[in-house]
Amino acid sequence: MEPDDFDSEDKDMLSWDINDVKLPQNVKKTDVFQEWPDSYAKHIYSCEDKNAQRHLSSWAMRNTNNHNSRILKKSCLGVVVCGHDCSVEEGRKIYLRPAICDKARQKQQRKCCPHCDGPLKLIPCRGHGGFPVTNFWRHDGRFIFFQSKGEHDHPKPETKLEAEARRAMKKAHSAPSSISLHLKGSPGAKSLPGETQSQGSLPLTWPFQEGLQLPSSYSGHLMANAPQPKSLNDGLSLSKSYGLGGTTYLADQTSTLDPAKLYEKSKLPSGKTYGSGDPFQPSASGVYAEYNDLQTWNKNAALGKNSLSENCYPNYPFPLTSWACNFSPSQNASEPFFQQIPLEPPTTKTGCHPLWPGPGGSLYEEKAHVDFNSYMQSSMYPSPQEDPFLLTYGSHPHQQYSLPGKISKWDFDEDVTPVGVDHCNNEMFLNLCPLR
DNA sequence: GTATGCGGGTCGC
DNA sequence: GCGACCCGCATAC
Repeated sequence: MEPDDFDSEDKDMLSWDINDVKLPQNVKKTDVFQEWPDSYAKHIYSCEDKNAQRHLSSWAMRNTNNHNSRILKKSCLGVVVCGHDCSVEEGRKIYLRPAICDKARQKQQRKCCPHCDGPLKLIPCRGHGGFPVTNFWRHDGRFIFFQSKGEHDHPKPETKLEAEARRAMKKAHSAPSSISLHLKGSPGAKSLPGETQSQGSLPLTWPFQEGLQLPSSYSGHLMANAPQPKSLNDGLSLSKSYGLGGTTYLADQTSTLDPAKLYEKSKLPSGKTYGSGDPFQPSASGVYAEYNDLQTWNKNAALGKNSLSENCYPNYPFPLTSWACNFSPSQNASEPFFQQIPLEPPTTKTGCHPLWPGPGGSLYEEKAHVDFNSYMQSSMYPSPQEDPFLLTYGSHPHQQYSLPGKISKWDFDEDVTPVGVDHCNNEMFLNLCPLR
């Protein structure tokens, strides 16, 4: 749609700025919650939107004091990666979610890479003129206005839900007997389509990855037209109904994540379905090819700038299970953690959407911006059976960043201080090993 | 223990 | 003045 196609009222809906004294109130249609807002996006959510109420984002955003009680400001913490840039199978990388709490983050940085025991490094976000991308939230009238400034210049971290899942697994891990019981007895312990090999050899990874596959539950997309869950985890209940192929893989698997709680949550009333016309429906065609040519790794790919291409990666190397398609819209849980070497989307790479200038462009085109990008964020997820670690990784073209080794976009030796390396044990599961 | 929000305060531009 | 950021505190889960 061209800007000219908007009538003056529509333009009003697009030209506001979070700092405006008066924000539009004649909003005809509120946006569907965006889990991964990026690129100077602006959204108007209903004040009823629970995700918006909670100012959620799958990016690791911390509160920033802007001395303005009317506008909540948050800045991106970036992503935690392996200091050794290790890769698991097929170039997948580890992208952890930085702890939001300063204290917890410092603690987190003393941990080691779950895969190679190397040091963990925090890749700071500098997508906004060298500073972290900032998100602004403002409640006004019946709406919640959201504005993002900057383009994330780093991979997507695991989602909040995944991080929570890991914590849950840590607990579970500390009570192995409990886990084994659930593996045997819970519905989620059933063998799932297409997943066989790895689980047998690495039993513990199974529940773990299940946890990671937890739908980015609170993913707004999923919640779009459905009653909002009471909590982030409630979103789990939606994973099932959102599927295209009807697989209950994810929902069922979540049951083993946190034996006690998650299973129950997975059974929360759901039944929410989305109309076929829902633009946020996951795309079954969302597949991508593995890509190892680091030379062609570029910001575009790295940033995974939302483009239509994100929904379609025809050379996806893994057998796509239905779940892989089903939960793409939320970029759910299967996302970060281990991501794959970036792939140049098959279509013209748009650093940002056509109507949208890049960071270097005139920000004030921004005022007429409609964040179509966000509407194209759906992505695909790799098959879990590939590798017990693959859980999350690779999902998204958008996040097919890699830490390109020597030519890494992030110069670890520069200003990203390697965190101390505690001698971590050899447990293969991220923070499954009791983090010290 | 961690996430989140608030607000005082500092610092650099 | 503005924006980024540090810190402490309170609250919730």
